[in-house]
Parts: sequence; C-alpha cells; structure tokens
Amino acid sequence: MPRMNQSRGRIVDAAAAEFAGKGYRGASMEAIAERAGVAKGTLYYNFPAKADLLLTVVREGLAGMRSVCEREIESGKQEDQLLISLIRLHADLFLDYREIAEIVFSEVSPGTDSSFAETVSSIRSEYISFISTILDEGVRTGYIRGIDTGYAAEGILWLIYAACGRFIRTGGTVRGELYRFLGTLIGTGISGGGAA
Amino acid sequence: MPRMNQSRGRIVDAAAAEFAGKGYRGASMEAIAERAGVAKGTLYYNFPAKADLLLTVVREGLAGMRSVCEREIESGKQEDQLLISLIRLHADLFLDYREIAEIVFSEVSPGTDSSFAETVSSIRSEYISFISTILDEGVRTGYIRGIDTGYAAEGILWLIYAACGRFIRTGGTVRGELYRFLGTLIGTGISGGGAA
DNA sequence: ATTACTATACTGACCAGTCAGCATAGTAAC
DNA sequence: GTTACTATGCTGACTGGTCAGTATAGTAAT
Repeated sequence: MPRMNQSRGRIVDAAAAEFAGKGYRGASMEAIAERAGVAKGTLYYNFPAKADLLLTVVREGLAGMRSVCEREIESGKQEDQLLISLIRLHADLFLDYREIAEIVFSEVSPGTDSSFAETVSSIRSEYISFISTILDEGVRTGYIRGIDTGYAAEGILWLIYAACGRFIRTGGTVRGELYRFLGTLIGTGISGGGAA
Repeated sequence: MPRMNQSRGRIVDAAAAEFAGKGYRGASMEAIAERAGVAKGTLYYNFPAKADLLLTVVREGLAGMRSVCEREIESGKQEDQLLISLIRLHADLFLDYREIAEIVFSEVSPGTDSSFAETVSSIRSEYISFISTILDEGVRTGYIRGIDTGYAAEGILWLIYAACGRFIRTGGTVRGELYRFLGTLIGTGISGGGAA
C-alpha cells in the first residue's frame, strides 16, 4: 500500500484543537487543513463532511479517555478509594485531554439543535453511563450511598470539568490542590461519613 | 413623548431563546427577528450588532438572577442554612431561567476566541465572585470550612447547571429530589460534619 | 496502475450589517 | 382645522463577505 494514510491522525488532532478553540461553527475547514499541514481536499478525502470530523474527534477522544479509565480501575484500587481515584483520574484526564473535554462538555450543549448535536450528546451520555456503572459498584459494596448514580456521574464530571477550567485559567500548577478541593467538595458528601 | 419602544423587550426574549437553542453562531438575526415578530432592521435599530444583543441578554439575565438571589439571602436565612438555601435557590433559578443558564454556562466557553466571549466570561466571573462572597460569609461564621470559596462557587454553579440539565432532559418533575441530590453531593462535603 | 495526496479554482447558500424610505404621532404656525 | 415640519419606530430589499463542499488536473510513493 502506498503512503500509509499519514494525514488522518494529524487532521483529527488539528480538528480537535480548532473545535476546542473556536467551537464547531467557528472552526473552518480551511483552518483545520492549514493546522494539519494538509490541503483542504484531503479533509474531504478522509471525511465526508465537517460533522463527521467532529464526531470522530469526540468518539476517538472519549474512547481514549475510557480506555485509560478502564485500565486504571482494573489495576485494582481499594474499594474505599474508588471515588477519590475516579476523581483524581478525571482531573488528570480533563487537564491532559483539555480540548476533548472542552468540545464534549461545553461546545455542544444538549439543547443545540443540529442533527449531529444529538449524536455528540449520545456519545457523552454513553461515557456518563460508563462512569455511573463504576459508581454502582461502589454502591454495591456499600461504600457509596444515598445518591442517584446517574445524576452523580454527570454532576461530578461537570464539576471536575469546571474546576479544571478554573485551574488552567488561574495558572494553577499543583494538581494536589485541585484533587484536595474536589475530594473535599464531593468525597465526604456521598460516601463514608456522609450524614443524610 | 415618544411611543414606548415595544420591540426591545420582545427582541431580547427572542434572542435569549435563539442563542440558547442554537448557540451564538447558530442563531441568525433573521430568525431572532422572526421570533420577535419584527423586521430584521428593527434589531439594528435597537442594537448596534449581534454581539451587543448577546451581551444584553447575558447582562440582563444575570442581573435578574442576582437580584432574586440578593433579595432571598437578605430575607434572613439562618447561617447553617446558607449553603443549602443557596443551592435550592440556584436550582430554581437555573430551571426558571434555563435559557440564560444555557448561554452563560455552555454556549460561550472561556476558550472561544472572540472579543465578546471575553466580555461574557467576565460577566459570568462577576456573578461567580458574587456567590463566592456569600460563601465567604459562611466561612467567617465557621459554618463552611476547608475550601477555596472561589473554586467552590464556580464548581457548585456548574454542578447545579448540569443537574438541572439532566432534570429537564429526563422529564423530572419533583424538585425536592433535585434539591436532595445536590444537598447530599455538596452539602456535607464542605460544611458541618465534613471530615478532612 | 493504484492509492494517497496537493494545489487551485469554483459554486451556492447563508448571513451580518446597511440604507432609503414609510408610518404614525406630536408640535406649532396660520 | 389645516398645513408644514420633526422625531421616532420600524421595514425589507440589498450588499459584501465567508465558508462548506465540489471539481479537476497533476504529483509521488508503492
């Protein structure tokens, strides 16, 4: 096979950066091509349309986060550390995959009425369900209690997203402080010593 | 005496709806005009540009929320109810002013690079500061402790925004359940019985 | 000779913002 | 009470620019 499809990866990365920075509508295919160091036609050679490019960015981005998450969880944290390690992990993920987080959580809100916005929402929902399943495990072992895990998963992810945004904006450097904040705000509320 | 400008109010309402539904870029001036039952030119008679229209929507929307909030806080809740009443109040505000919440929290993310996005962000920051000042009061009286109130204010607002979104999406009707969820998740984490 | 591209030029739709002018109402001179 | 004028609120066709997507002819690696 000739020149192994080298552009695709660079296009997806460039698209992620542009979408995160300017939003879906604000990002132009021309700018994405330029950032990827590729001709505009190449975008259409690899992806049928702009919307598909966004979908790919979201899909692959969240899939990456999920696989990191699954590996981490499987590698056997103690039950009573489940929530706190989930929080830490996602703080790291949202800092490291900032662009994806920005697109998934802020750019396409559930209300936005475009055909693909629904698709993005459903991909996000799938990820939230994945997290809530992990929380369910905590409920099963009795560590977490008194809370709807679907709501909790969604709320916690948004909270971490917001805190990471502020962390970056204010030029924060010590992640430990971010972890501690999130742990204090969430941790004791739904687990261990929480009072009704 | 001039005939009182009847269009302005309708335009602002229509703009809020369109911006919330389709995002700033997705909303067209034509659609806003149509929704307001007004000619496109009338928009430009009342507002110099699209960006000013958004700014007005955000400014007036948050000012409305803030005045409700100030009145409520002043009307003298007990200190140990400060946090929980703040949470309930904002759940109500975000449900009742859903469109404003959507625009302020989701549409214009801090990353978006337009001159006015900065302005929107600063208006939002002002509101967050306002809330963190209220939290400071709780810290002063010792009810709240162990947390950065700036981070907490921002995080809590995002969390409530997200929970309200899910509440609406899933067709929730009993607000009490929403309050309880938020109270459980946040309340005991940063106040009263919270352990380190 | 097929596959993965580049470069460039083009189209068609959409949209922010403009502008000349219409309509109504108030004012005031005669 | 009619005429002339002014101010305000509003209209909608039009313009200029942007941008997704298309077309096509060519290049180069395999």
